[in-house]
Amino acid sequence: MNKADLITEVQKHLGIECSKAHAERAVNAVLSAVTRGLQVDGEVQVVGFGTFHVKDRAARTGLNPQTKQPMQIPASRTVGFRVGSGLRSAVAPPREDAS
Amino acid sequence: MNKADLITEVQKHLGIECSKAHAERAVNAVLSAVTRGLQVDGEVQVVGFGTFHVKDRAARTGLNPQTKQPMQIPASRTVGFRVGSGLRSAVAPPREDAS
DNA sequence: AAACCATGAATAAGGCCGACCTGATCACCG
DNA sequence: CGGTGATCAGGTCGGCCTTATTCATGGTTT
Repeated sequence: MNKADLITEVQKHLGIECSKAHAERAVNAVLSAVTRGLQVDGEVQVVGFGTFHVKDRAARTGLNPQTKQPMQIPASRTVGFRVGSGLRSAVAPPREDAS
Repeated sequence: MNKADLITEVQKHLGIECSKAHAERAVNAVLSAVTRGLQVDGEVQVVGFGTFHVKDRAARTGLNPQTKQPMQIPASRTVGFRVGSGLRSAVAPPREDAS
């Protein structure tokens, strides 16, 4: 699924009277809000879906794949995601003993 | 940031004429759509923000922290997230040599 | 619809960091 | 108020990150 597909799916969820442009604004607003929350709080938690959190990684040693020489990977900041129980169970494989 | 804060921030992004309830529906629609995309495609990619992907993890050996005895962690399915370059740079620390 | 630019995936190998297990507790969320 | 989520113990295994190139895809603009 890409962004266009996501917008289409959001439109379905919002109801068919919602325009595609409106759904697009909703998607962009949510992504921007998550980004803003990470900038301000370092963490965005949506219970049941998951938690985004800013991670600082210390400098470490890596290998340059071209030269095979060790090199220093500088300290960096990235964003991690811990999946919540609702999302985890939503993607779980079907139960074998469901019937 | 929690879900209520996220909804408030989304409302700001959508414009002040958008109600809180409307912003909440937008948030829920986006989360549901991402969930649906993961169920159907196994992956949801938003260029610049990041990519959610369903991961199957094989069974592996772990340690029961209570008993200190090795135990088998059963195969499972979870959701990973690879941060996109836009989000990564949005949370990056300020440049020291910006001026 | 087409064009154009940006983003992202894949690949090489090594070393380090993070996920995950259980069970209890507490805080927070909705 | 009930459910979710974070924390903690320690060992093992999987994933991250490096560079440079190429190609595919995505997304916005025209």
